[in-house]
Amino acid sequence: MDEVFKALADASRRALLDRLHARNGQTLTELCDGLAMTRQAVTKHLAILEAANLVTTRRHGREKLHFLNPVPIHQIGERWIRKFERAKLTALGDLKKRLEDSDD
Amino acid sequence: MDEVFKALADASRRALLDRLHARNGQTLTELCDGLAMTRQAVTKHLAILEAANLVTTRRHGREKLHFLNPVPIHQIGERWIRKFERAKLTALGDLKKRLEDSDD
DNA sequence: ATGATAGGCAACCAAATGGTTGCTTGTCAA
DNA sequence: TTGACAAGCAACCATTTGGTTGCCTATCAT
Repeated sequence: MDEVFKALADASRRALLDRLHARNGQTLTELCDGLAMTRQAVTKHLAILEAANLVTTRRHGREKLHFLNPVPIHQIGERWIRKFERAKLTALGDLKKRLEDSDD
Repeated sequence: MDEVFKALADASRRALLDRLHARNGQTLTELCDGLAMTRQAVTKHLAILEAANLVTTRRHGREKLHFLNPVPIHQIGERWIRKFERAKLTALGDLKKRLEDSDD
């Protein structure tokens, strides 16, 4: 879980996920295209995404195809974000109470 | 948005959010209690959470009370995670296709 | 008033991070 | 078979990050 959060922390990596989301199964050089980064930098980012299981790869000849794996993202939503959703209504209550208390 | 992702990338900070989720409005020293970190380290983490708008504070005498703000977390869920949710079903289709293609 | 308590400020440090350059390996096509 | 193209490896670099220590300030209670 921690690896996923860390992987998502970088804007370049989120952009890569976006690209794969737009078109799945891209090769490394395709993913590099138009980015202000060397290929090696992208390689490193993809390695981190792969380690976090957010991206899976498959060799096809000399090309390496990259596929988005949305499962960990989904799990973050389910296991982590949902927990705080529940707090939202009670937090509103807290805010109300805080505002009421502020005249003391 | 980037600040929120970065703030959530650290396990200590997520633990702090958990603590506030369990009991809202804690003081700095309360939040430090039982953690293997100096108070100053916690201060820094809280500053980052506050900059990301995940935590709001309120002075009460010499104490500083910390409140969880679940809104940015909610937004991550809505604006970011949901987008990839939609990809899930099509991704399953892709996987199926990939498995079929693997005998070439 | 004065000590204890809650927090703030700033300098410093080691390790992790995001990036580079240069070179090598593997695979396709002519 | 020999370029050209896709990707991998490794060393290096600057900056950021997560943490520390030491000291200062503000507020409460006696």
